[in-house]
Amino acid sequence: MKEIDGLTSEEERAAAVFRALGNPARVRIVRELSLRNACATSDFVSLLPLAQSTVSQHLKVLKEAGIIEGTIDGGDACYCLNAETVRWLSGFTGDICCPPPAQDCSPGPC
Amino acid sequence: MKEIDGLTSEEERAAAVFRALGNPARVRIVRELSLRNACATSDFVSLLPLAQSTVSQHLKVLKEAGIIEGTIDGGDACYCLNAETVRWLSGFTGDICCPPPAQDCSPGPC
DNA sequence: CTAGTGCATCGTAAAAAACCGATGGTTGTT
DNA sequence: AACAACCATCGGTTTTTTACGATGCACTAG
Repeated sequence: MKEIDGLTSEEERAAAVFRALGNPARVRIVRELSLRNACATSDFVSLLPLAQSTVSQHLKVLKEAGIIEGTIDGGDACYCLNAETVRWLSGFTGDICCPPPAQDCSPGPC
Repeated sequence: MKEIDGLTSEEERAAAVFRALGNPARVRIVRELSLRNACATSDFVSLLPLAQSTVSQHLKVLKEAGIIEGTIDGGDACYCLNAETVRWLSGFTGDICCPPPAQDCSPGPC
């Protein structure tokens, strides 16, 4: 991937978050976390047809993107969504459809 | 990437769309399209520090994900956002934060 | 007909991602 | 102490992505 200079830090962040979500397994994980808060790694391992190491890696990707947070508490881990990031993402995505400057989604030419 | 059986088609779609957006150049393109409707390929080429062929490929990725639509009209192309997809994405993303069953974002354990 | 412009596609090299098994570190249990 | 459970990380292979130049196609202008 190439560095893009004229890029907003917001756009950089968006790309990073989107990339992290761009995998079925990770979408599943995030979806699960949005329903029942706090799951252990083993929960996801039994939820997905993937090896434990792979699931752990996916969790790491999500964590590095700031989408989830994880703490190790004794033997097992505890993951949950990062509310701030999720909210921000929701806002960014919404703005794509309806940009802030009070602009509706009416099509232009094309 | 491995097939995941218990996956909703909605989740499949989400992963595909997220993946398509998981690149700074493509976020820039979509962002630009959300502001001024309908741009030609050459517009993006001058906007991004990338070769024309690369930009064209990025546009293809976005098109295949259903995020943008493109028509060739004489010499030059005309791209615009796919409103349906963008709206759907916005909804899906919003649901991650606040799932449909009237569930607020209050944290559980963790 | 002959450029020339605007795009898409092909071929390819380099980089990144996905996945697994194996290993090792904590913690809790017997 | 020894064992088992839970997780993260380390190598390594395969697949995918990214990026580029080169080529080819459709249309326009001279």
